[in-house]
Amino acid sequence: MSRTRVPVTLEEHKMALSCLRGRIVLIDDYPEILSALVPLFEMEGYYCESYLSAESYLDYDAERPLPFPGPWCVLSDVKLPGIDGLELQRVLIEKGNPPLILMSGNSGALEAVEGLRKGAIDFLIKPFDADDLLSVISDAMIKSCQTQQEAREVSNANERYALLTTREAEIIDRVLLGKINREIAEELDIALRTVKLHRQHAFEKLGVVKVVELVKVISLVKKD
Amino acid sequence: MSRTRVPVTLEEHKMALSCLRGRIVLIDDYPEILSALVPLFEMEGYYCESYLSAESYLDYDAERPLPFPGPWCVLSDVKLPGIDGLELQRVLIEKGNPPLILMSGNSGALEAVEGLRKGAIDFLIKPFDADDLLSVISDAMIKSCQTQQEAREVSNANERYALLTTREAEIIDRVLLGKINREIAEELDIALRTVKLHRQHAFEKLGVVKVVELVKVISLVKKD
DNA sequence: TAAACAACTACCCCAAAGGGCAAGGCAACA
DNA sequence: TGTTGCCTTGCCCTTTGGGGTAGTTGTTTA
Repeated sequence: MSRTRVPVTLEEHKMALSCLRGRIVLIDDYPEILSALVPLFEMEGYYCESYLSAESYLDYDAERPLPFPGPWCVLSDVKLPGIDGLELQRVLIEKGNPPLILMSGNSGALEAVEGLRKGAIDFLIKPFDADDLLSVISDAMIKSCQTQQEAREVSNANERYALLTTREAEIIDRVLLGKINREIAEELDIALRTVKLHRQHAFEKLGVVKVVELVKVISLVKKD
Repeated sequence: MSRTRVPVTLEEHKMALSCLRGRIVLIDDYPEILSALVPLFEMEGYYCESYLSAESYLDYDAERPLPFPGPWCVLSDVKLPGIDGLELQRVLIEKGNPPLILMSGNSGALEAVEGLRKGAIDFLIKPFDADDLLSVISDAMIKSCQTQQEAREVSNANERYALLTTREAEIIDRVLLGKINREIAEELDIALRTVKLHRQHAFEKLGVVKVVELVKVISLVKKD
C-alpha cells in the first residue's frame, strides 16, 4: 500500500473540512438574509452556497458534473420571484429528494401545510431563533447522511441482484419463502444438485454466505 | 364447530357495519360544523361521534372499557376552548397515537407547522371541500388499519420473545448474526447438543421453523 | 419436601446443506 | 465453427441442523 501525498492549499483544506460537516444551499431573495445567515453557517463549520432565486441555484446545479457526495440540505424561502419554494420542492423531489427546510416571512398556513405534507423537514416562520435554525439544519444533515447511506446500500444490493440469472432468482425467491432445496427441486422439476448449484451461484453473486444475510440483502432490493 | 346465531336489532346491525368502515371522532366547538359533518360521514358509512370540546371526548374516552377495535381517526379543530387541538394531539400521542386530522378556521401557520411536525395526517384550512375531507379521512382510516395490524404483529412477536429464557435469547441472537451452532457452542463454552436444544426450544416458543421466519419475527421485536 | 423448570451433557440417528469433479444440451455470438 | 454462458445432472463426500433418549445439577415454587 502506498500513500500519495497530494499538495493542497489551505483554502482547499478548509473547504474539504466544511464539506465534511455538510453543505447548505441557501435560497432567499433578500440579500440581507443571505449576508446574515451565510456567516452564521460558516462559523458553524458548514459549507454554504447562497442564491437569490431558485432559478439561479437550479441553473448552477444543472451544469455541475456530479451530485454532492457528503451530507447536504436546502434552506429556502417559500416566497420567491419566479420559481417559489413549493415549486422548488417539486423539482428537488424529482432529483434525489434532499432534505429541504422551508421558511417564510408572512404566516402562510397553506404553504406550510403543503410544504410539510410533501416531506419538508421543517417550516420556519421568520423571525426565528438562530439556535432553532441550527438545530433544524443539524437534523437535516443527519437525515441526509442516513438517506445517502441507505441509498448506497440499496443500489449495491440492486446491482448484485441484477447479476442473477432468471433461474437463480427463482431459486432464491423460494429459499426466502423458507423452502428447502428438495421442495424447490420438486417444484421446478429439476434435480436437487441443480438447485444447490444455482443457490450457490446466487449466494456468491449476492456476496452472502448464510440465509440471514440473504434476507437482509433482498429486503433492500424488494422495497424501493 | 357450532355457529350460534345471536339475535340483533336492525340498529345494532347498522352500527356494526359503520364500525367496520371506521369510526370518526369529530371535535369542534361550533355546533353548526358538527351538524354539517356528522350526516356527511354517516352518509359515507362511517360511525361518527361528535364533541363540542376536547375535554368532553377525553372524559368519555377515559370511562370506556376497551379501545375501539376497528379503524378510526380523530378530526379536530385546532382552536378550542380549554384543551386545544395541539394539546389534544399530545394526549393522543400518549395513548396509542391514532391518526389525527387537524382543521382551523383562521390560517394559523404556527399551529399548522407544529401539528404536522408532530405527526398529524393533515391540516385542513376552513372552508374546505367535502371531497378533500373525505379523501383525507379515507387515508386516515387506511393508516389506522395498517397501524393496528402492525401493532398486533409486534405485540404478538414481543409476547413470544418474552417467553425465551436468557440462554435461549443469547443463542438466537447469535443465530441471527449468522453463526453456526458449533461456533455458538465454542463462544458460550457449552456442548453442541445444548446449543441445539436451546435453539430448538426458542424456535418452538417463537413459533418458527426456519431461519427466514426467525428473522421476520425478531425484526418486529427489535425495532419499536 | 416434592415438583417444576432451567441449564447442561453424552450417545446416536437421519435429513439437509454445501460443494468438488466430471460432463451433456442448447442458444447466442464472433 | 469454436467459444461462451446458462441450465442441467449424477456421484460422492463432509459438515451442519434437527432431534430422540436418558441422565445430571441447581434453583425456585407450591
